[in-house]
Amino acid sequence: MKKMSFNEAFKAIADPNRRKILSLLKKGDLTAGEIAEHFDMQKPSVSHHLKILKQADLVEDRRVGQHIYYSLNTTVFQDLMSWFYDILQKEGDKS
Amino acid sequence: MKKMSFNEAFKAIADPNRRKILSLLKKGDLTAGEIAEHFDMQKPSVSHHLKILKQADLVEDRRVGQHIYYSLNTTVFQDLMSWFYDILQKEGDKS
DNA sequence: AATGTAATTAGAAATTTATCTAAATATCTA
DNA sequence: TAGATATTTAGATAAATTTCTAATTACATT
Repeated sequence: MKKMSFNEAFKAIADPNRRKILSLLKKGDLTAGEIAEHFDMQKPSVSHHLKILKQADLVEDRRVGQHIYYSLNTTVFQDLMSWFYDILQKEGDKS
Repeated sequence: MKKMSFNEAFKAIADPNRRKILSLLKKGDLTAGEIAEHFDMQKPSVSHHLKILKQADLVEDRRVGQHIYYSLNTTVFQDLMSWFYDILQKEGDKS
């Protein structure tokens, strides 16, 4: 079931707001609230985007008291990169 | 206007049918009809996907008689890869 | 010029996605 | 336990996306 999130991940990074969230998290873990501060959207909308990133295994969350911290999960990024490598390779056999 | 297609490209590759088209083209140029043969969709739907890939600068087309040949344009893939590199880098300053 | 083949464009229907407000849940603190 | 803060869930709406059929455009052949 690992490859399941492959398509989900591509869908997830298709949204510029979600890519921005990932860029923010690259610099360090943030709470949902801190993430929301960087956007004009309402918090529930940000929460929705975080959920999609989580389902795609691109981020992880952990509760610390009242806060929920989000962090990057880089493992799936590797899979996505592989797809690009395959495309750019001169010869290859991945269909 | 180069960065314009950045977001379009991410949107374009979010669709599994379009990723399949790109994978097919990796092995060599194909006509719209040949591409369509690999799918259950009707031709106009394939044509629609090709248009989106073209607008994202991921493919190029050229007419040869009745046929329109599609080919990969790898330059934008490099840009997309860069985004992944930035995310995976331990330290970086791209916001 | 008439017909056939390749492909796109147009327009409609169904599905998915993004966003909002209101309500609910979880946790902390007094 | 009551109230405050952080976050998510629910439900609605608007916008975007995917796919279809029908019509159109472009080129080739007879």
